[in-house]
Amino acid sequence: MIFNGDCLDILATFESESVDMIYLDPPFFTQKTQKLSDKNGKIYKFKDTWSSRKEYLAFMKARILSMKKLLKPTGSLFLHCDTSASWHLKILLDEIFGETNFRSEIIWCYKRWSNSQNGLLPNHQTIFLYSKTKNFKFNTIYGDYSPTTNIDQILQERERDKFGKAVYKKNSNGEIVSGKAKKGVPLSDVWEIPFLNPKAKERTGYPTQKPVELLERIIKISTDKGDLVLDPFCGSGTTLVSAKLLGRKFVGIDISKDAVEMAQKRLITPFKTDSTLLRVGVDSYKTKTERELKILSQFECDIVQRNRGIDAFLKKHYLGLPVALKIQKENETILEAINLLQNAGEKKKCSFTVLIYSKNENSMFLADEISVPKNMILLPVLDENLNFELQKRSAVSPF
Amino acid sequence: MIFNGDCLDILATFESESVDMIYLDPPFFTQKTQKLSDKNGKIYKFKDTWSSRKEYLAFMKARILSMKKLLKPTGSLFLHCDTSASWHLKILLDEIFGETNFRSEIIWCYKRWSNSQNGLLPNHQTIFLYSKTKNFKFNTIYGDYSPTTNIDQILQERERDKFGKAVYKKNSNGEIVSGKAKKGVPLSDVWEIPFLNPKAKERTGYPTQKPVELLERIIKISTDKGDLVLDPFCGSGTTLVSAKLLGRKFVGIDISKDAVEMAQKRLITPFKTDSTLLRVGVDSYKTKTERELKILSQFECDIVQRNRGIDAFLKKHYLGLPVALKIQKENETILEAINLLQNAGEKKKCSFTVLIYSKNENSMFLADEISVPKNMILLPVLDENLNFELQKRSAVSPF
DNA sequence: TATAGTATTGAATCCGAGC
DNA sequence: CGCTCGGATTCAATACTAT
Repeated sequence: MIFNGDCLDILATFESESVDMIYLDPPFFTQKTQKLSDKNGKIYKFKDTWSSRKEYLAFMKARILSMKKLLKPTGSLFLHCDTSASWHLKILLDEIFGETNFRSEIIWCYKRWSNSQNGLLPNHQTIFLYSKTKNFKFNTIYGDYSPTTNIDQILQERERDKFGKAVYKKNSNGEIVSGKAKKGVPLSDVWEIPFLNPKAKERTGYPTQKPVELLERIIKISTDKGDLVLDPFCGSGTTLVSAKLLGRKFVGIDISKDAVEMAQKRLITPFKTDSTLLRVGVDSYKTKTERELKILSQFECDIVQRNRGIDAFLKKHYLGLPVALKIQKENETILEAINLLQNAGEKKKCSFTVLIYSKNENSMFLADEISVPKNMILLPVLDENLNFELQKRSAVSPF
Repeated sequence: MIFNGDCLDILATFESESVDMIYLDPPFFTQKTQKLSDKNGKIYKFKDTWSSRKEYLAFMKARILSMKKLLKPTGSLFLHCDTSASWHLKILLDEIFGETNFRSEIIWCYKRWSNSQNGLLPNHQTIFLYSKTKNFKFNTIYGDYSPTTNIDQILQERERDKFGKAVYKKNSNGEIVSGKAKKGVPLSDVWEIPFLNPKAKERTGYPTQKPVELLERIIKISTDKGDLVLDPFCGSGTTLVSAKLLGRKFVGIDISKDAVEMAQKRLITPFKTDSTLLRVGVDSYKTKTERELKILSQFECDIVQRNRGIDAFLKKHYLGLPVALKIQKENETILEAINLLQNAGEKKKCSFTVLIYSKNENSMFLADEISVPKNMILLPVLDENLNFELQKRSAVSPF
């Protein structure tokens, strides 16, 4: 839902404590008119000129106050500052939300072309994060350990000795005690996300457009699926596009009719540069299960409908002949699956076939006791039950 | 030269417009007493507790005002702070130096140990750079181009065509015109410099010690050899050590007698940690080949450096114990690989181990003729030679 | 001599105990 | 029920020991 108008008026019509997260990227008292044009030469602009800072701060104060009212007790607000942070706004936020509800100063940094000669290249922007109360919703995202981290730290339990020194824990036999599984390193407040490339497909032509990647991260850490996201200065609608892509409800407001029109257009086919959405075939949704689609999407393949023995063919041939893929169904034994694939593969003149079998606890180590045809390759899918997560195989740079 | 006392008193005795650069790392308004001890158990501390923010800001204002007097017209001031008071200090500096003399908000970011569960890890500090006048001294440092930069941009001359569009310049024969040699990318305002590690030799035991690397960069961009550097809150003397190493004159002031003594001791043999991380960068720790990274990226795992038997651990444990992963190296036989993994896995108390072996055409189907330990799982890697592209497994929506 | 492997420790911060 | 206080947990990066 997008509204055209001054957010002060429109926010007043909403129900209080109904919003989970607010992201705003307001004008920043630059005293300039921001202008940019799209591929067709249409010019988009907005005015950021004010009679005084006092006027500007009064404008912002009224609007932020009504935003706070709309937030649920668990809700949070992200205020995005262009280039050099607006310190006066920071103090305004402290006033409205209380200093104890200040959570983070997020630094968004990127590399960018510029010919600034005398001084440092300004390559970051600041986002202030406030929560309405102490009990705010937060989904930690975990990342990888640094390559310099000592792995024993992660594996071994530790304790304090009688001198209070932290030492590795040993059991009564003097053996090392393994620690619990660790989740990884929590996300830091410095985010390196590429600046929206001038050539990016995602780019609309609207000034100060933000990358979807940035908004996705903000939405992920602060909301769950189905939650409501509000952007009172939505511009070209990046926040709304990201919210839609992530299955959140969203409301946008902008005073510019052009902006609202553009955001509406973008929302028809929400698009993220390098979208995963495009990769998953639309037709295939009907006959394959979600699980099978997940598995098949890990391969470069063409999905086959209505064939009991074959689920897909690899796009590339081997020895001039196709390669068939099959996923062991939940109601098939591995022997049944092998036979089905073998017969179908012969019919289709495959040089090789690949069976993706479900490793469950009973059959886990039986694979090599089974006679497998010479031109069949078995790959395991360790699934949900096993907690191994071997199946989560993420893409790397293009091979 | 180092003075012991309140910098307000001591600054008053200096000649005005005599200093080229001032770096200050004052108390941050953390409302705590910072305490640490050196290797001999000597405790160093300073108080950072105040009756109110007003008191703190008044304290800072008086001192910054007298610092400004001492600066040469070409001089600059770096104020180091964190989120505890940064926006109030920023407004104070705007007041004293004038908003037009604000040059940069430098973000010093780093990785650090912490167990923050509910929110983002605070992994940055802020340094405000102000110049006394418009005509300030600044030495641009140039860095490497980003690996994603199109090399043509650097090598070829560009010009504007008749529509005002930037195009590659061609000569009258239609040949490309080479551009002038470029200096590289000017230094950005986001600096990733490792935090002073608890185990670093450089560490003195004085609390809140900054890395020499950080101060060297500040001194290099703002001063030339022979220039005078002042640090009115010098603490353990990192600024002075860096200035001495770079051939600048220096004056330090600290209210703590202990700090002054330590700084004096450090200056006798100025020392900078010679760490591999600083010398060759984080990449030197990344010892995996591209092929290995591709394979490992298919699993949810933590990559292990510097272990001959183990390349990674699965993030999830199995039977309460870790699961080690190894990729058969190109110069290893499968038996060697099995033995290395088995030994390493035992040492690290793994419940299971996973060996990813290279299926080449010769050894492809030999795997089950080899005796494999009961708790080791063998998975094939179909590699480059096979053109199967099975390895191209891209991520789908979160499982 | 180089490389693999091990032991630390903190401008941190969370959580539960004790007022 | 809101404090503070201390004990437990945390991981990056270094130094040191063993091979």
